[in-house]
Amino acid sequence: MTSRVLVVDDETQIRRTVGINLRARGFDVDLAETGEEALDLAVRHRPDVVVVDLGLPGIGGVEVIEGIRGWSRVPIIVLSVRDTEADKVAALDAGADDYVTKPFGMDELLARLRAALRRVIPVADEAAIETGDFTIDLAAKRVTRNGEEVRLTPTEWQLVEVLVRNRGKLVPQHQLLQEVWGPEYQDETGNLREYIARLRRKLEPEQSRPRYFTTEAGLGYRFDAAE
Amino acid sequence: MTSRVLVVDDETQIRRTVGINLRARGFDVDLAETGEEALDLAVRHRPDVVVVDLGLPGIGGVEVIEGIRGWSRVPIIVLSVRDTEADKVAALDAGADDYVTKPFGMDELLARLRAALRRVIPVADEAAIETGDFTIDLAAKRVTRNGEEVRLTPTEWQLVEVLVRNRGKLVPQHQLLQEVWGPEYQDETGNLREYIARLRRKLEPEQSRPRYFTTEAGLGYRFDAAE
DNA sequence: GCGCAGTTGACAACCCGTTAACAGGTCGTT
DNA sequence: AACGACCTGTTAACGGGTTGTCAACTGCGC
Repeated sequence: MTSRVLVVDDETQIRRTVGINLRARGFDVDLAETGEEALDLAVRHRPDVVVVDLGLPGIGGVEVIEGIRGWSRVPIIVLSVRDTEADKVAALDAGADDYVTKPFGMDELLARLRAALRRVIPVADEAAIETGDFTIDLAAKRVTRNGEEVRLTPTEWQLVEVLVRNRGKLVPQHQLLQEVWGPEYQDETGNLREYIARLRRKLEPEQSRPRYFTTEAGLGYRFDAAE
Repeated sequence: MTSRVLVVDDETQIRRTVGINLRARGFDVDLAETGEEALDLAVRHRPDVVVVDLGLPGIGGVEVIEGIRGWSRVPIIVLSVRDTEADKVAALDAGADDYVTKPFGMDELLARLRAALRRVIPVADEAAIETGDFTIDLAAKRVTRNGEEVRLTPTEWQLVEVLVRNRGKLVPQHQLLQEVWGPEYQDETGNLREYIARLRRKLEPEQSRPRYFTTEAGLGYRFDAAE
């Protein structure tokens, strides 16, 4: 869940300062000194956001932006001493997402990093969970069995979600009751039994011997994807 | 294909200047003088990008950002005379995408607008979606059934857009209400039911048994292109 | 006024959550 | 080994909430 940042700057001082600050905030940081290095690292490490200085020797900052934009939409934040409109327009139109003028405050850079990251995070929704008999897609709220869709009611979904999010782990009854029905239903185990039964009717290949939604008597229930 | 920009500023001079310049560039422009007006226009007109001044009388700029972020991811660019890091961090963390300090150059603002718009466009330019019975072209805002065009009202379109953009995924009622009618309609499910019915009347081959716009009772609705 | 779009209220049909009752199984005790 | 307490799985039925639909109403532009 940590985000990877690629920082490109030829000034050792800035590279070090930014690197230290970002690492202290929990980011994974790649440092590059030249444009060539930056393009190479961008391809190999797939950063979640790129911070690039415009005034690089050799391959310039704009070329780095264009090089990355050729194959990736990763957010790019430009750092630069140049403060003219023409520079900003050129960098932004080359594909940069933001432009910060040096000298800059670390807090501002961090806030702009967060803003850039915020835009890409929601795209990351996890894949569906597959078992030998059915598939559960939590994001789409969809369960498929033998190619056919299985309908789950809202309560059934909540129960499945809690169990699947804790897959492999035993979930105590009181936790299931709490998370699905709320704090005041802590002892209403009848309801829980009923809904576990419904899930098994809809999903288990052999209802009499559950393989995926198993009972740990006296403790709780467990979902296992693998057989 | 023209983009709609909502400009919020209490200074008449700036509103006018920005408005004229944007219109000259082919944007559709809404102008708002206060935060209240801005929130209202944001809901009713659904801008593709918002430019907001921080120093508004009454509801402040940050509240406008938060108000919009409650239900929309539309890019927000802040304009402000305040140049301190704390202001920038506050605005960006409230959900703004960019922060430009006054006085600003029109070319820079335009470049930042283009950068903001560039990020949202890729969602829109997909090919048309085909089902066995009709075709939906989101970019052209056109639905065809048996070779004939089907006319949809503006509200019907918004509903179709949300469902089709999330095709295959279940969309909860409150999300549909929020994205189509705005944040204050969260419980007005009657309206939603009515419009789903209208879509089915216009598009479903068998109204009594919907194949494409399906209901998940208690959860929401889903659009599926394949059978 | 007329047509169109959007909104609202009412109601029957249906779906879902809840509850009760009971059968089967396990486990500890005697 | 017999018994009972306890937990679990299952069935059935009830009541309330949700949905689909019809109809009427409002507001707006021509």
